[in-house]
Amino acid sequence: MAVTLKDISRETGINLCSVSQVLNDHPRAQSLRPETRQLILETASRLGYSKNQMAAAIGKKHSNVLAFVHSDMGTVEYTGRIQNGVIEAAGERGYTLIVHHIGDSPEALLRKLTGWRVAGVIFHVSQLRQIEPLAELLDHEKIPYGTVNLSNPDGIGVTTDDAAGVMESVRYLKESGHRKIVYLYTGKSEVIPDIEYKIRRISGFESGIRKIYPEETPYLQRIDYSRSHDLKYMESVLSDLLKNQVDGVICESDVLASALNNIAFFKGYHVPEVFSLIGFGGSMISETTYPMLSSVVQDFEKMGKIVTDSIIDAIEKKKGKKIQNQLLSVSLQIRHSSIQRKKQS
Amino acid sequence: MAVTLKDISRETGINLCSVSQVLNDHPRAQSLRPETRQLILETASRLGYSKNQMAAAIGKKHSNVLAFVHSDMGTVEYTGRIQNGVIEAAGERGYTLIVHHIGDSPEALLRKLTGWRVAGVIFHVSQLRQIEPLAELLDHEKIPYGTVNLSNPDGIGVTTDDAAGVMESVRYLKESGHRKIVYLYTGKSEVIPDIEYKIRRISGFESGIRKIYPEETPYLQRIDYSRSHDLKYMESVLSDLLKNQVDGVICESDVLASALNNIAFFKGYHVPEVFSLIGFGGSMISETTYPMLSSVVQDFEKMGKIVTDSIIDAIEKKKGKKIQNQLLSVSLQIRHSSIQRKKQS
DNA sequence: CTGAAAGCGCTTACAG
DNA sequence: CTGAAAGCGCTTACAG
Repeated sequence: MAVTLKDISRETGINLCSVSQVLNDHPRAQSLRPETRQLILETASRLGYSKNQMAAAIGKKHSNVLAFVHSDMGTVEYTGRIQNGVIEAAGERGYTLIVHHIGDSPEALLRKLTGWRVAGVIFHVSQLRQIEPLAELLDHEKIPYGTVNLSNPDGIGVTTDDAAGVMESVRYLKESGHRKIVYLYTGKSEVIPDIEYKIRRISGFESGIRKIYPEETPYLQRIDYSRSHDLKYMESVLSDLLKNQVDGVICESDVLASALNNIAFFKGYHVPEVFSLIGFGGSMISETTYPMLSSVVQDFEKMGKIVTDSIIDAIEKKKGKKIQNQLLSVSLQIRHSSIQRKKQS
Repeated sequence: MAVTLKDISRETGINLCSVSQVLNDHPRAQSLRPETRQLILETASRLGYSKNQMAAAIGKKHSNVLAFVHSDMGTVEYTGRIQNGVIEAAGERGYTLIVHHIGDSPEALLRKLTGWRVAGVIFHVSQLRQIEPLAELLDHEKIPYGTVNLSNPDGIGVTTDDAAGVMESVRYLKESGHRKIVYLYTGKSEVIPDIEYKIRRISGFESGIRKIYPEETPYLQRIDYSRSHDLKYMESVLSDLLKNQVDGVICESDVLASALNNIAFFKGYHVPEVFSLIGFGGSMISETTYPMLSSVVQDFEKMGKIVTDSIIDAIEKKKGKKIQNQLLSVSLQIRHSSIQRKKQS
């Protein structure tokens, strides 16, 4: 059926293991005569040889497959972009990627992963505790793993520096003459959200205000996410903002910013005249609203690439690299939903 | 390291191949004493056995891996949703999924796929000719493949019935009192687009008009996509629409509908009062614009599931199933960007 | 009905 | 420096 090493060996009359070595660029292959190597390479390509990766994996007792495991969370746009980065990095270093949902029981998933003897796994979930049981099992099997857009204490993890992004937004608003700014986030109850990125963004806002508007106390407004399509509810949110003479709004996400933008429009107030609006993420939505949203853009592809590279380093035991959480900088992209305010005289 | 069949065999004192058979639920395992089977099952789970899929694949001479191959096209949202459907179907039937970009040369990609001895491949690309060279190679290797959101003549392919969706939109507009409707699509030049879904949607509009507005000739308007963020250009598109007294607009995509909605807002015209607007896709964007877009919604997950199931049927030679292109129905979801018009007296 | 054996396509440790 | 051999973890055809 498919052409094998044995076929090449028979065809060329060269020992099978020499063939293997040449095809794998093994150092020992250097000792063969150049023309022999040439012959092997040629007939391999002539015959359309492609190494059976599974046989190779079982022969060398470890595979080069990585797993990308994600939960159904947030935007599939972000998950997709992260995955694209992961694929790219994996491909560049000769690994293939299998993908799974984190739906199953940890044990079932672990079975699937170990069934393929995965060399490493990349997680995209919103809370560390979603992967905790699995992570323990992976540790036990000594399979390296990492998280993206979620930090992984003492492990491999890549996040964007969301706090800095929010702080930069605060600074930008200050510099463009805003006097009263608010941070909007979503959550189900009054209790502090336990999603990491929410916490990071909130704390970025709080320290931003303390630093840049030292005379103010941070003004945060929680939105009940389940009601963010509820007209009456959103109207009340809006009128609160107006009542408080807010002139700058930073939102936890582009979707939230878009919802606020819409309700304002609906009530006859136009962004950015009524207040400046800044979203978070740099998603497609930030470019399809009117006006286009200023937004803190995150490089999801890069996050994916970096965790993947770190995991592969760990697999290949590059000891030079220190395993630790990495923070990627974000950039505030100014579009049309925010403007310079006149200084009040 | 990892526990193997041999370990279980040693531990239980039972012949290795009996162990294999029991663990695989092979018919022959039925002939063993129940307590023997029980013992095997128990110690397997006690030892944390997970079958080495690669060894299994090379033993049985075919693998159960499927590949999802996509190009960087359109929204990553759609690609992601399709992939989710693919993963689900694959998982249910015991296949694992590897994913690749169709970036490389066809030969390089084929090498990667055959390297894993993939049993089948799912393509998500916008034009058949993007996969043509690869498809030929796959045919030659007798590896079944299918396309999603793109029909595959004489092969496995799943598309949504976009023509019907547009036609339904036309009918809906007629029934809600609209008199003059237009279809907006994007394209680079005057030449007919060669992207299948564009053609399907256009022809759906044309036949819809012929059937439902027999006195009218289909009014189509092409938008230069590269200029869809160009204010002046979009203004001219809008004023054309107004000049022609259009009261219903069907757009090729949600993104396009959103762009039109925005420019109208900018010029002081409000959808749906100025005209009804219908998008296509049912993407996240259709829910974040203001007003929320009526849209023809496509079930991307289902498309993914169906191709995957069909491919697996082909792999497993379920002959009952006929290989052919499948058409999924779509549904027009009415939201706030379209309204009932008063009958003119 | 059961068990011992050969084979899948590789890799690598081990003699010459 | 080279070659013949054993081994990886499975599956399955083949004798008893």
